[in-house]
Amino acid sequence: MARVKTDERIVVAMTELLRRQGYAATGIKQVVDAAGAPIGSIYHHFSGGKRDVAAAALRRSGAAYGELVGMLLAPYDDIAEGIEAAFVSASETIADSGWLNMCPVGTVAGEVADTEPELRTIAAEVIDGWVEQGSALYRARGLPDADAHALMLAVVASLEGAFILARTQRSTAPILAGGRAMGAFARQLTAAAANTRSDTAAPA
Amino acid sequence: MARVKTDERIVVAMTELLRRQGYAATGIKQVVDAAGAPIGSIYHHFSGGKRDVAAAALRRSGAAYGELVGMLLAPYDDIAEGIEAAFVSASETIADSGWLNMCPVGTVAGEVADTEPELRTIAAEVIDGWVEQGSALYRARGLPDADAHALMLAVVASLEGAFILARTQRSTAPILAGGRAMGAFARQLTAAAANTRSDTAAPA
DNA sequence: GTCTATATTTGGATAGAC
DNA sequence: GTCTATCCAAATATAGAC
Repeated sequence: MARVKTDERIVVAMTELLRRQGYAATGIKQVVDAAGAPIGSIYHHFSGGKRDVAAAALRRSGAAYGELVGMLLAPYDDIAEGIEAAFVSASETIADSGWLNMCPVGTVAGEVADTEPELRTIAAEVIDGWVEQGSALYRARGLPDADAHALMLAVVASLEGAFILARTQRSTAPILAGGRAMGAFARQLTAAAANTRSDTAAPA
Repeated sequence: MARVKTDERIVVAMTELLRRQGYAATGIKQVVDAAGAPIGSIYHHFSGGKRDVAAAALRRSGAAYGELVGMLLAPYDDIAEGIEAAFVSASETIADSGWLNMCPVGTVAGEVADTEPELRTIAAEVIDGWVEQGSALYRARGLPDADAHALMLAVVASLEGAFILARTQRSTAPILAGGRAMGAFARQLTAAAANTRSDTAAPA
């Protein structure tokens, strides 16, 4: 037994509790109970205590969702179609799960942005990673750098906000509306990029 | 002294602490200290304790922001312009405040959506109020009911998410990107509504 | 009704046996 | 290195004096 290492079980348990309850409401004892580990284990594996474990959980979730972003967007040549499909997929997942929070990063980020500098910084790095990854994909499909960046920033913000609204209202409508809006933005930007290209290719 | 009634001072103090720390991290003692009231006052004025005070704070904030939404959007005949201006205004406010959270509703909603049914319901009512108010304005400017609703839903979600990203990254970029995206969505919807009207007026 | 003192539980963290 | 027992501070809530 204990096929999975203790420190990893602790991080997984923390991740799970963070997305349901957030950082402040999650107790170290809850975490070790869920992980099936004694209290002392926390401080053996994570000398920084609760904050240290939460930091590891944020980074872990960040990496996992970074991969998901790539997998969801990559199959679509059309940027707007990819974004719309991603929002639809997210709305189905959250509804099927009974409106469970998908990812702790947004929730925890909102909670600790004014009070926990270290966790705020880590959340910022995680989000930056998503934005870099997504905007690279958009650049590869022809968007200028600044537009690609703005688009992915808007997509992440819209998704995080829509998750909160969806969980609060028990409705997929906010996510679907967000997807439509981001599709409109993507189409506006791709059209502008196409115009710029044809202008350059065949100027007046 | 004590010109303001005790129960109101308590609610104001709770509101302030909620937007900085969220619900779980905010203690009743912190609230009464900030309000200059003894502990007993809480349970005299709010028999439901901490949850009851937070509920009052959420409703109060909801009403205040509902008024703000109307004030920000009303001066603009063009829907997209009004939305873009509102996002720009929000980005300036949050930067000037030193990235302070503007409103507790989004933060608390994300935190308690899976754990505090009563507060979740109240947050849902507050958000519903905003969406109803905003979409009524959009309908008055010519958008069909469903589009007006989807637009305001997307705007609120985008704004809430952008606030989290802005506070986390210490940057107005997410809010400005969100504003551009919502402007694009609004223009798409207004153009579609205009086409429908001209089709009806002069059918093929 | 205002406020103080306190009951009770739980929080994070540590010491030290094994 | 794993785990138990415990520390101390802080949490919410209550009882009851004034």
